[in-house]
Amino acid sequence: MPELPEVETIARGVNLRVRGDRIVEVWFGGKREPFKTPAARQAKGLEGRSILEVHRTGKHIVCELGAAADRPLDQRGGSPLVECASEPSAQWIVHLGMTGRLLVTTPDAPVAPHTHARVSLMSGRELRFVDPRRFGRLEFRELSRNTGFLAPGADPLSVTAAEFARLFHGRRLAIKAALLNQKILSGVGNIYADESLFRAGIRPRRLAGRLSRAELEGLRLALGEVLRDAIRLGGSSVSDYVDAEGARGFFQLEHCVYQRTGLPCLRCQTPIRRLVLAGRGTHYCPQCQR
DNA sequence: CATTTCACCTGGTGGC
DNA sequence: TGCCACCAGGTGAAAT
Repeated sequence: MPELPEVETIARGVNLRVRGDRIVEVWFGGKREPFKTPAARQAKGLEGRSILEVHRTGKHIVCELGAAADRPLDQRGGSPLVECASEPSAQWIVHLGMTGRLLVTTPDAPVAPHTHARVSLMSGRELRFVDPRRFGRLEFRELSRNTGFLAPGADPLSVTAAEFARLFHGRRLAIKAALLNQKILSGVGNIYADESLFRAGIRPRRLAGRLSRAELEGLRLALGEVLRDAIRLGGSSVSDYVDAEGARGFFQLEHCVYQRTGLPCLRCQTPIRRLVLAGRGTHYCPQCQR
């Protein structure tokens, strides 16, 4: 479901509402566990910890966690503000899969179907993970035993022209498939792959390694623009995406090709075509994209 | 090794 | 109304 702009919107919203708060209790439900870390170990690790900051890397939401309240941290007499400046000692990593939501609610808000995690906070708020298709994943990691989590690929918002060109050099797969590969770039999914290729005027089936330097640079700039525009509009709500408060995004109104099969291209009126590439529905304008 | 296909899940939609 | 096929924002394991 959510790609970079949606995950960024959710992470910002959650950060605004829970930063500096403390986890009191954690509940995990559901038959099979959509968890990378077993639920019991995850709950034990989370309970009592402060939330220092929530941010995004790739399509992952990372909650930076401080020490648990009953540990010797208090001996330093640290106020919450001091604590926020301290180093994180653990992380809670949320991947939303296709249909995952991370919501900040009040404890008495109706519990949606497919709610797999409820995290109650000292402020009285609650953080909820809801995911009908259960493709999402929750992971807890101690930073004493692991390094901080970093998405495997380059960040599409800050990648340089030289690095972008190097990432696709010599690759014999379709450029659309390459854009979707999270080990190359982290954060691009089906919507923004199609939309950026349209804006760059490149056909999705072109081989990545055959694109000219100029085409690659055009694609890098188009991708950055699309992602930034989408973040500005709170992401794309195609069916059920909502932010941390349950509000929909508006970038779906700006889509030029995604899910517009048969409709006239907004630039040249040619009907938009659909094909399946890398197992994903792929939309493009046969006239504008070469 | 690089690339492609498919299984993993539930729910919504549109055709008959 | 019911049934069925198909579609969906993602990802890693298995196959090629």
